[in-house]
Amino acid sequence: MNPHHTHQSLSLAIRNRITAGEWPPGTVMPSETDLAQEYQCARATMNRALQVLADSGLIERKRRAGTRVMPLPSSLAKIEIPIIRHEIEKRGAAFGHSILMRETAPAPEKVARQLHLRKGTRALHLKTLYQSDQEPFAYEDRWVNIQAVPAISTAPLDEVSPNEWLVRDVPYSSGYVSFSASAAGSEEAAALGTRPGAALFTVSRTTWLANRFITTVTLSYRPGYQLQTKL
Amino acid sequence: MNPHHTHQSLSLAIRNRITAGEWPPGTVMPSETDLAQEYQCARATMNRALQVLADSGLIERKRRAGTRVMPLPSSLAKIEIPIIRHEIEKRGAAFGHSILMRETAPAPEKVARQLHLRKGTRALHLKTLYQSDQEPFAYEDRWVNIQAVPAISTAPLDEVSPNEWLVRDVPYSSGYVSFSASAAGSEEAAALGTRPGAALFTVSRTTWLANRFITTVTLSYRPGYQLQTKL
DNA sequence: CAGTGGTCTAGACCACCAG
DNA sequence: TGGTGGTCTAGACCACTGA
Repeated sequence: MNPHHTHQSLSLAIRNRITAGEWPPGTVMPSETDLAQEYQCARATMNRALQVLADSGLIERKRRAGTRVMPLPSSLAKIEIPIIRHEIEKRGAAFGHSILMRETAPAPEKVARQLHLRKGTRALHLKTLYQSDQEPFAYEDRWVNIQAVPAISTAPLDEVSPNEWLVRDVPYSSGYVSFSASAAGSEEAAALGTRPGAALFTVSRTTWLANRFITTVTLSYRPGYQLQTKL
Repeated sequence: MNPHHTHQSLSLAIRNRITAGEWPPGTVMPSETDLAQEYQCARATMNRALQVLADSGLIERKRRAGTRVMPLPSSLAKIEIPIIRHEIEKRGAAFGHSILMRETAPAPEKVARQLHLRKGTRALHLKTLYQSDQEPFAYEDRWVNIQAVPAISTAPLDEVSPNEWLVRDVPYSSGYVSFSASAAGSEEAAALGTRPGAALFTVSRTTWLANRFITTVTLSYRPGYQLQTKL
């Protein structure tokens, strides 16, 4: 049999039949076996094609119950959170950063909770400004669990930004992320060259690696920043 | 051969070896064939396991060049943009909405460009307030391409919100999404019960289906709203 | 040009669960 | 309990691309 059907082309074909309304939302589609026969391909191939659609949230698959078109599709967006330096350099600008503050201090309760530290444990507190062509780009307020990453105490953070240093030293960590809008505080406003109260796009992350909580960070971008994606 | 190794378990095993530092960032990993032999599984199984890791951005695979651990992992977050009513009801609150404005008007240039309409073409302009337990939750400013969705002209949008009506009538559309922060205008501030200039989390979308542009919408959430995810 | 990943196939067994 | 999706296997061929 000629492999004229790739799982990609099958995926696309099925997707089109769904968007064309052939199987309305909530209805059950033909089984893998039937579809494979219709397209004259192996069931494994059709299986893979359907898995792609299931991953993208278009259909739902259950054993015995069959394949069902999702009744009310909620949009799934895949967002890539770039390393700031890459983001700036991609736009052809020069990247720079400056450490505005670096101290070891007892973690405030909120931070201690996020990093699973006992209240009052000392942690590294960093405030950093990221610049694009000398212009302020983003303001970062970060706490690092020294017990998990002792090496950061002696890291040359003036040369390698905290962001990148952590990515290099503790890659592949897991984390929580939240996106929100916040009003600029006086410090952020001064650093970003805007007025206090300005609307800033804010990304907060807490990351860990194998049960060791590494860092919690709040990143505020300069006014006008947008995070874009396709769905 | 006993299928003691599922592609999931293999995926996890390989991921752990990577995070443990066995193959540092940027280095080349053993080939599919070798890994399959090491784990005593079929190459197809190992292939699928590695594809999972490649999809999540942990490794990069190229023919002939082999499988390489990504040098500087940029975080990939999968975000689900929920239907507003579901989001509110999930929190146990009562959903409500009111149409603040509904008119047919020539599309402003910016809107016309996004919807690929000729300048001045008339389109449906809607402003809607979404409520959670009577409290304002989000403010929506939407333009709909009447040519693409003529039925919306007569839709009972007081009963079914524009958001949901479009999801039902034009499901499975594609789109661009962007996240940002914006200062509340006087209208939004009044609707959301906050002061003008307040920092609002804003989601803008433009969606289409098979070359027909459907709608462009800007959704501003009440102050304090967060969009969360795990990575 | 040789080695790598990408994919298809045919067959098999299993896990789940609605009827 | 039978039909459905989930998965593994062994083998094969192809596409790409670096040495």
